[in-house]
Amino acid sequence: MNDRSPAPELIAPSTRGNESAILNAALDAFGEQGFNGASMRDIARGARTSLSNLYNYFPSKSELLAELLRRANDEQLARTRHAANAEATTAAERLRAAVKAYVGFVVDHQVAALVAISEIRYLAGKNREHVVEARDQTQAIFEEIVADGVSAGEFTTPYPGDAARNITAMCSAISTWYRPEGRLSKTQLAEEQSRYALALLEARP
Amino acid sequence: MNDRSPAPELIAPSTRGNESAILNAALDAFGEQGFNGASMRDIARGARTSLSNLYNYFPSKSELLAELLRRANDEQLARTRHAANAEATTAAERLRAAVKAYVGFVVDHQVAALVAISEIRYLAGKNREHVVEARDQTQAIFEEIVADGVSAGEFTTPYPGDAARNITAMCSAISTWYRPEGRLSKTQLAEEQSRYALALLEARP
DNA sequence: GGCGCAGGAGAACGATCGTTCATAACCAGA
DNA sequence: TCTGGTTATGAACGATCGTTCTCCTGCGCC
Repeated sequence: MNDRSPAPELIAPSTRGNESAILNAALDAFGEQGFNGASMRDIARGARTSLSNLYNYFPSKSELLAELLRRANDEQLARTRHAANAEATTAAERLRAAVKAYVGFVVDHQVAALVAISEIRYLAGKNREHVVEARDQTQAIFEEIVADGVSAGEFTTPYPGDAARNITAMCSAISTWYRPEGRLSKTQLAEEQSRYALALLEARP
Repeated sequence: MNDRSPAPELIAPSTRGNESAILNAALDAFGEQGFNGASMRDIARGARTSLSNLYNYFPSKSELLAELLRRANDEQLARTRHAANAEATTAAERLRAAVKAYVGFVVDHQVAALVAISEIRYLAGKNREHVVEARDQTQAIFEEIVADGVSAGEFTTPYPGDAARNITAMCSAISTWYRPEGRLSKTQLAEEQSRYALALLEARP
């Protein structure tokens, strides 16, 4: 596996017959047409099954979206957390690792990352809460690293929370423009983006 | 008028009876429910007129969205361009002015800024082209300032285009979280954001 | 062999969608 | 005062929506 090879699937083949096919079809449909623009019939067609069979797997269209967003945000949180917890001597190193992991998810699962930020507004109730919580926890990882770096004198940015929010905003936006055939490979993009993040924090050279 | 007072309306009262009321109702509806989630009946209700009367002003729902996005992007471009063209001795000063203008638009017309980035995907054909062109021109202003600053040795960032894209991404994302009652006033936020932009460019101190 | 259940299909339900139509009120200019 | 365009309305159209209902198939298990 190299820099340009496909990433592991976000939606792994499941024990239940068509579950992963339905989730992937829903991801494509929501990504192309938005939650309200995509119909259950579109999703059924994409999953090569019947409309009514969708309801043997998910009780409603909203729950289908919720399941997608749960998986996406949980995976992004897990990746970022793992990177942030790795051995590192400085806050700058931890930040670089966290940014690379975050960007790695966005590039590996671009459609999922895009749907996660643009369709979350159509979730409500408990489903929304869980997804928002995962997102906030991911955000908190960056805030904590930045705050640590400021305490240690590595970063001189005055408002760690604001700076961290700008970093995640920059990195999430990658899902809106990245093209695999572009100038930068996944690894190069992640590297470059971590440089912007450190620069934004006014890291001491 | 101070820092917390309301901004001039993006949709000014027009000569045609209900045009501005319809546009404002459409802006609210699209902002709250998205293009496909909002119905023409919702918009008519918001504008306190009848469903069929909407079609005396706009030939279709798509054209209504297009008109909104045209106005929003044109206004943001005009503000940014004006700021970038102002007298300034350094690229850093021009960048600060441009960021403040851009952020100023986002805060003054938060819903319009949010709709402009999240609903542009539902435009097609000529309508889409015009809006994309205005957006690209705004982007180009930042790219040019950054490139100038790099040439002059003010900024040391290696890829002006990428850096500029990160700057506009950060500033556009403000529309997704800003609350007027928050810690920062409009002017303070614009100031702070321009500092992040300069830091990101690795401006010489 | 018969039972039960998960997985699958087509048809249909009521609701809502964007749009159109016929028609009426209003109002400035001849 | 008549007139022609603008603004407005409620009713209706065909299409499509999410969801449900009924029924069928295949298959492991006592």
